[in-house]
Amino acid sequence: MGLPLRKSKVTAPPPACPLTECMSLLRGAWAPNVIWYLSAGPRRFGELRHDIPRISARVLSARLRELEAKGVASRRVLATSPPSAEYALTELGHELVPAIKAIVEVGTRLKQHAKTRRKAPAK
Amino acid sequence: MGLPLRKSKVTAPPPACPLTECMSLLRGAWAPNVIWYLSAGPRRFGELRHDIPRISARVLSARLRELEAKGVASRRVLATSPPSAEYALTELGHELVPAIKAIVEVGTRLKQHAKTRRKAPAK
DNA sequence: CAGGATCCTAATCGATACTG
DNA sequence: CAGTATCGATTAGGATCCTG
Repeated sequence: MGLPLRKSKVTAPPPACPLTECMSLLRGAWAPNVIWYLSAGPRRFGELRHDIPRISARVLSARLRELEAKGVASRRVLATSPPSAEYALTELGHELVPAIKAIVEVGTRLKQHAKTRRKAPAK
Repeated sequence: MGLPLRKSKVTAPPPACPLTECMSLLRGAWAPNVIWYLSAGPRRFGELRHDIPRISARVLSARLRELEAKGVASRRVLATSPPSAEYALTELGHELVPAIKAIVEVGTRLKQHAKTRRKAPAK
């Protein structure tokens, strides 16, 4: 007989896994980028497209609408000609930035670490 | 003529968008969950399957192999009968936990905020 | 310029069956 | 128990065209 299952010591997420649900506000490969480029201040649709060259208009639009619906970002239509739209992070949206920064930080060190490890295999 | 494009004030990620690359270590819907449940200590394959009921063995296996390849998690085969495998976060892997926690925190408040907003539309 | 509509590709995931 | 293999469903994403 094998080992008995250990109970999880983690505060279990009972109601339909809120962890998964919460993490979904960074859904897709582009949401973090959008939040990142909005973190320095309001930005227009075209500017974001320029900031993130490989994103398509369709996906950028979709992510922005999602972020807006979730309360992470806000949309403001400017009465200019031609019309433009300006997006900004909400207060809560701004609080995501440090978390993203932390993940990027770890990711960066992880890459450096990978090289070091080839010479010093076991730590 | 429309507004001139503003230059991004964000430290631009020049080398092939490291932000996207780094965020990819939380790839998929399940990586955060796996990291989360490993954060309390080493855990076996079957235990993780039990922790995250809706994950399939195929995906759990794939995510674990990815996390291991990236240096976020480590794998240890136990000489038991039947054989078992134990996974654990590496030091750098542990550093992802606060970030995930922060995101979940914001996500939780975002949900509460959504309800409040229905009564007090403009803040 | 903003962004919706359509079509298509690629990645992810779940279920099931099977191996060591 | 710890996986791998295969299949089919779902979904993010890109490209292009088109409208206000």
